[in-house]
Amino acid sequence: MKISSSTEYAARLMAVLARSQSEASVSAERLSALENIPADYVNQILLKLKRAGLVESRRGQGGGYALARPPQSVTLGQIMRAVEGRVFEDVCEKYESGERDCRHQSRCAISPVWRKLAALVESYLDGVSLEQIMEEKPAACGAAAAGTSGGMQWTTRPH
Amino acid sequence: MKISSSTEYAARLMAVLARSQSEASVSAERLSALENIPADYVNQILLKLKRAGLVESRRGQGGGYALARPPQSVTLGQIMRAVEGRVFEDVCEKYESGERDCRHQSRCAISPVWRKLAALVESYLDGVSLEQIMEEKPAACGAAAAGTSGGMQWTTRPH
DNA sequence: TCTATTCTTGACTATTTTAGTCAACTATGT
DNA sequence: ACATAGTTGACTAAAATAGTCAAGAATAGA
Repeated sequence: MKISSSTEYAARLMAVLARSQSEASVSAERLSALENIPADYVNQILLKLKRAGLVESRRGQGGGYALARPPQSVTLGQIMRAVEGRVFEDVCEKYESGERDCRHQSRCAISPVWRKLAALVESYLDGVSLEQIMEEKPAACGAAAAGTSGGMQWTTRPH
Repeated sequence: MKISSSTEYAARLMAVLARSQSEASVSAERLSALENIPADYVNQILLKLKRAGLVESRRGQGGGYALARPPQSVTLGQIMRAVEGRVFEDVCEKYESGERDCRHQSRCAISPVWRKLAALVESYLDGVSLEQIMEEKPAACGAAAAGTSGGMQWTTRPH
């Protein structure tokens, strides 16, 4: 279980755009340089964010991307859905679609657990807004920062 | 984000063993038939569970696998760690290991969020025991069961 | 002891997903 | 018109996952 690089990248790109609201727009190339993400990949991700209505774009000279909505109304859950389609894929989905035979003795006794987990993850990510990320003191990337940081005080908002 | 089939399978195999405590042991072949999982794959998974000390095995005729510990002291978190190595892989791990350049403007402002999420997931899975799964009314596999089920009443135990 | 049973080991292959690339095109400002 | 910059979809490469295989070692029962 992990966060995909698309989601990680999307979150970082959105964070940059949130911090760049004073500027009219930021070009994909500039975002690529700032976040050290392959330019073509940046374009691909931004396009998905645009189609999901999370960012706006302007072509031509001086064009680029900008947040479509205020940072407090954009959540990580929305960002993740924009680039991956869903936050958490239920295991049983593949069985439902007839791909496999779902008959087994423990008849999905565990599936409620996965569903609860999925709900937990979704509600957490839907509770973290871009604004909260902006306010966060950027922690140094590394295990050392995990314990000492003053962050992580966000709570989950049920939906 | 999803649950891998190894973890799903491992959980189901453990559930069967938990329900079969009256029997001395259950063979891999029988487990394979009961849960409709490829026999060789079952062996592979059980071996990991054994190495993690979650199950015991006996060879020869009448041999097979059995729970090494009582169901209430085995959690989904332990099962997942046994087959996958870890529950949640932090995104920044790969950066830490020098694989990539970690310098970017938003200097892991989001990483505390991923860490919090990982902690949430781990503490949830470490709070669900095999015994709880046994008690769960097996829900029919499918979206229909998601809303109506009487399950999902488990709470997270902090660790 | 011989044999069938069943776990053990590690390497191998196939499939799927993820990550990243590319080329051709369209819109816009100067 | 021309340079800048987003748009589109197809393509490839790499990695992770899922599943297979074959040869071996322990054990129970005949």
